[in-house]
Amino acid sequence: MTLDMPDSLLTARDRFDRLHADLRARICLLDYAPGTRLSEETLAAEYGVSRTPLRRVLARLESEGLVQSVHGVGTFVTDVDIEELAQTYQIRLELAEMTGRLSPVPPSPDLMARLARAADRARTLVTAPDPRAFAQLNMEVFLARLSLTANEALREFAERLYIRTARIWLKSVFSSRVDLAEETEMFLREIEEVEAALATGDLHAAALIQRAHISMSFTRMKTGRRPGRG
Amino acid sequence: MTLDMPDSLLTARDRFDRLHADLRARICLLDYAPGTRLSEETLAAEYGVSRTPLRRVLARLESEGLVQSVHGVGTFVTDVDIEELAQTYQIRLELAEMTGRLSPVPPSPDLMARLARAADRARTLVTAPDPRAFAQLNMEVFLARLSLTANEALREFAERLYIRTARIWLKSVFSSRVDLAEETEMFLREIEEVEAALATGDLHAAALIQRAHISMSFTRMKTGRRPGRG
DNA sequence: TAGGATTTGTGCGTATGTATT
DNA sequence: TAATACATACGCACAAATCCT
Repeated sequence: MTLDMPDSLLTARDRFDRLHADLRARICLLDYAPGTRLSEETLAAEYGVSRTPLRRVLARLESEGLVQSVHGVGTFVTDVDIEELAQTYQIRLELAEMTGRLSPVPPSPDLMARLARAADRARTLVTAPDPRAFAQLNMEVFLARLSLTANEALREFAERLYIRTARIWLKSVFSSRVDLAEETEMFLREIEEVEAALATGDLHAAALIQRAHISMSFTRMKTGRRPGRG
Repeated sequence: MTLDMPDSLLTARDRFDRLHADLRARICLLDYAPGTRLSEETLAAEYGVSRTPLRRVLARLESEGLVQSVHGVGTFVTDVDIEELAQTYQIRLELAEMTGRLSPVPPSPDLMARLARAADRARTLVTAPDPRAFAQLNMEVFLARLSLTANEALREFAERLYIRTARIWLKSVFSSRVDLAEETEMFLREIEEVEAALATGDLHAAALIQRAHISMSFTRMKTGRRPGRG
């Protein structure tokens, strides 16, 4: 999955990227729930590095809003309040649409293949729900779809906003606030619709589908699970 | 201007913010032109700290795209190519409009006062052009106007994008690609229009004015200075 | 090609801040 | 209130990488 090379061939930046991506995934997938304290010393020991490069990673995560360090107290995984969540989703709606309008890029065969594989995995998850596996699949698809715009700044911000709120959505799955089976089905339908739009070359339509699904996802999260289902 | 307290009362975060804001301003105002090497040791000595906290600031600036560090070589102020500049301006247009549409906040008396003072300074600059003073005024006004939206994520991204391209615009002033007097006049007119819009409570109009001026500014930069003027 | 000079990256001990007893 | 424990922040020495002679 990640870079598996002898450390002798890994540059400092590679090591940074690996640690950053790994810790970010752990936070986004709720391996570290909001409020959890991340021990610099423990993590450094686990990754086999000293505290110095690890602190650099934590500082980056702090600038991304995923953790917060307090001198003398500790470094804690942040939580997101409902107001900030709503604002972030509003922006994500706009950015999703912009993705199909500004500097659109035709889908590569690789992207189409990824989507097909993702659809397969989603079909499996519909029959055997798994919150963490679904969240990971969701993240992979989101990041892959960013290749549909050539606008670097747009990609960067869309990714940052997604990363910032993904775990909150996952939290509402674990708390049974939303129905995992329903979420998985909706996700599968979204992928299929996007595949169809991309197959016809309608990039703007693919973006609008994403926008619609982001909107619906947030609505389901706000409304909460309807009793009588599940 | 900046925090002038005995160091004993400054927290680590305060020192970080000070160094960050200071270095960022130097880069944005072209005190450090693109390509300039920033010596960790020299800067640490200048600010009276060790390399460690300074490196933390440089790492942040790198995540913001203002510098780039290469192991064994140095840390250099980045440049922005025309393609990335165009993409960034496109996003800025959209964000400017969104500022007036999503979570708008009525202008505080403090903001109105700042705009009035800025207009005064702009009138002075029209008669006595000064690129650096104008760039600084422009940045102050931009950052102040961010208080017109309560959407934290929107503020953050708008600021990041502005910071990323401000120096490129200033560079085209220094290279006489655009006419400083004309830019100053346009800026003054923008402030006056925004003041009028805000006075009537029309926040969306104020945002659209900004969007229009961002667009015109980029057009002037692309087109270049018309011969026969100045 | 080799070696020295210079730069960023890393490891570790210590200072500083916070919470608890 | 003071002291102890433990966390992050800092300073410094050294390793690793690059460039130039």
